[in-house]
Amino acid sequence: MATESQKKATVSSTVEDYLKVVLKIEDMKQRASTSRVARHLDVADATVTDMLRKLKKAGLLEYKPYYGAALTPKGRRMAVRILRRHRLLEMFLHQVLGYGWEQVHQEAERLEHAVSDLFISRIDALLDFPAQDPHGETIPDARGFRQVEDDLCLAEAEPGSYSVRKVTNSDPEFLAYLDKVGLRPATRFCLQERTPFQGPLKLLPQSGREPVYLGLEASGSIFVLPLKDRPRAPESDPRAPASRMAGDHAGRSGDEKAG
Amino acid sequence: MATESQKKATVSSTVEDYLKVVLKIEDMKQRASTSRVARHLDVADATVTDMLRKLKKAGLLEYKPYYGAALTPKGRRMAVRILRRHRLLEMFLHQVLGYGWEQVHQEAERLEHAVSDLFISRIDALLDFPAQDPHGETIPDARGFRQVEDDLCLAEAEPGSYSVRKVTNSDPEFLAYLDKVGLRPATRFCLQERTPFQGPLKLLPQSGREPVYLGLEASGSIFVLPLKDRPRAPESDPRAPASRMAGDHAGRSGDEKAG
DNA sequence: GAACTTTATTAGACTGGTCTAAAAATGAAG
DNA sequence: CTTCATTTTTAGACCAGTCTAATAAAGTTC
Ligand SMILES: [Mn+2]
Ligand SMILES: [Mn+2]
Ligand SMILES: [Mn+2]
Ligand SMILES: [Mn+2]
Repeated sequence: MATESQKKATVSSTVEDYLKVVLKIEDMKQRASTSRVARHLDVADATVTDMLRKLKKAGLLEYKPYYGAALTPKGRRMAVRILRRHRLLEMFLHQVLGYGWEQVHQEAERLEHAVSDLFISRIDALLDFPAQDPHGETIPDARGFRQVEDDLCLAEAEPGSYSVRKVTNSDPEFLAYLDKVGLRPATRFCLQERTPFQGPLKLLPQSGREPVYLGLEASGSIFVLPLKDRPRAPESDPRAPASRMAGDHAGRSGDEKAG
Repeated sequence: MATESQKKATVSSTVEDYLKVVLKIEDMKQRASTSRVARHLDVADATVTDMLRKLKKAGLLEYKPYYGAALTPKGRRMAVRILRRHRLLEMFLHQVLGYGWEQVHQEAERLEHAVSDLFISRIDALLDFPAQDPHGETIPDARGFRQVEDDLCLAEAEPGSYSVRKVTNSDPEFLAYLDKVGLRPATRFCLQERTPFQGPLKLLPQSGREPVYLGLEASGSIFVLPLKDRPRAPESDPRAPASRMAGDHAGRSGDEKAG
């Protein structure tokens, strides 16, 4: 066993979705507990317990009973791969097939498991290697590197000028609404005021239309980029303005114990 | 139960593949026997017996033990739908993503189950409603109608001038070979002679290169269109030159008993 | 039509993914 | 530290899809 050739290790689409959910939870700096994973996947807790044990046995994550799971480098690699596929597919559906940004997620959720690597590399090239998906989320590159930006959540933003960076919510209704009021990624707006006692936010989208009132709940899934006050070039999307490489490509060994 | 609204009747990708295989066998005017279906799907005979019973119960096919299966109108409708998806996807992969004609089948075999109706209608429009797939097979239209042409199999053709109409073989090696010697759909060639005692066929592709010798086995998957001898416009593909509508859209009732 | 071959069905088992209901561990509060 | 509520695991079941081995029906040959 000298050159330990990396074997295919094909997993089911179910497993891919579990890994992706654990990654998502970890990205939110939360503990990947049984119930949290179950909620994200809409399955029973007992189902998750079973699956986490299986995934642990497969070396895709650490799992401590009554505590939760954490991806291993191998598991993270797989999860990031699916994330990349998902987001590239969303971009493809949006740009090439003319899907609305509220339609892309559902379709990508299935296709991410079905397309080949060739398909992915072809659409990547066709789209000219996009850095973001239609919701403003960063697309991991082919090697699994992820741009990580310090997100400013609109729910915590002070009054001022912003541009929409990303929207982390895939509810079609909600996205269609944002679209209608003019809050798409890369659009600008003014946060005029935060009404007291957890009240709604008053926004003025760039398009100068009516002011928009947004509940705290909703604003929690909108992430923004503060603008250096004086408004400049209109409409160009904000590629990589404040970001660095993440160290989670998980190269050779695995030193991410529970600790 | 007045207006009996047609319900979704979602089936698994496994079921879709079974239906497609039965359709294919019926199209070849053969009896869809247990073992034949099993061979096409590469599963054990016993597995097919089980499944055919299930599909019968679901109203998708007739099944007589020790005899075989025959699609019901409902089953045929579903099978044709998948066939359409498969072929449209192949065309899309070929035309938009630059896949070779020997690469498209495998990918389409998975995607046909995963894409939405919206995806299909978008690529249909993007491709300008193609009538054939990259192998020259007819693509059923959105209503499930199929162009049926009287096929002339190269294995039974007399010496003369022909153009390649379709190739009913998805072995990548074989297709790559045909490509190399210049035998793609819509290309022309001369069948110079049939060597006796089931010997190979001697062909002269239009490109005027070397003569090609083709075994009977191989020529059995190539279907051709006889040319009215005098060569005309070069290269244009032969859309619907001798065809009529098939009556297998299976409209209202089902009168296709075993008989 | 008896014997043999081929084809098909039955029987029984397994895997992956899921569920519900019951039991156990954990954590919060008194 | 005991009690109660919450979270998690265990136990037992189910369904879809598959397999192998054994049996039975159909077809073929003399
Ligand atoms: Mn998405
Ligand atoms: Mn998915
Ligand atoms: Mn094909
Ligand atoms: Mn298929």
